[in-house]
Amino acid sequence: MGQKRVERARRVIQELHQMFPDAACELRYQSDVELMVAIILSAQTTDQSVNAATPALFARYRNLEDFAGANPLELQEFIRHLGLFKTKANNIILMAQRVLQEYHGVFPKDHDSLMTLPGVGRKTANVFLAEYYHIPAIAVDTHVHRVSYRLGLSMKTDSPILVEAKLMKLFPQEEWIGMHHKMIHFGRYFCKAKKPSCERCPMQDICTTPFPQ
DNA sequence: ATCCCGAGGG
DNA sequence: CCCTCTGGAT
Repeated sequence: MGQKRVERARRVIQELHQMFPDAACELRYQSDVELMVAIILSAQTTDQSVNAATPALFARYRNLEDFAGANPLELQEFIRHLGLFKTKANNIILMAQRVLQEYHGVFPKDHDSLMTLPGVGRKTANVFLAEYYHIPAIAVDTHVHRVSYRLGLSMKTDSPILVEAKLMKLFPQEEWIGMHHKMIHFGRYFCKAKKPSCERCPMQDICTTPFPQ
């Protein structure tokens, strides 16, 4: 039974490599601060919306010092249409202040330190570690969570951290970062929450929740 | 468990 | 109208 999940995992790796050979982070950024801000902004919204807002935002605030000294009300206007804008604005400012004061302007390279930053939880920390420092990690967001249980790699009721642990056991470490992005793409364009494109899916035979379930 | 919260799709 | 979108803090 544990063996069966390992076989599923191998199959998922094989199929997703075929489907999305070039899957990568779609957030646009040019520095560590810009990446962290973009990830914080991406909560409960699409990366497309984030990328629409960040050019003006990054032109106005160019580094950690600018974000740390930002006026909350002014920053809010740049991100208002992303939702959760008050929380995100405050978290970005507090995050920048903490990185400057406690880490001398250098983002830490471990989850525990990153997760002490305002607005940075496990998912955000993992995305940052994987994308900026290329440290193997699997960020479990809404897409990864849904795709994992539909493909039988985890349970629907599993917490994000449990799904993360299961996927780390099922996937070889060198696949972690790539599979994270491929599962995101699969969830976004095929295995969608509402109206999944099961007809186009090459993994119907291992799916635990075929449409319309 | 609940709140924060706007935009887009069905 | 309701659900979903790369969540986190209380």
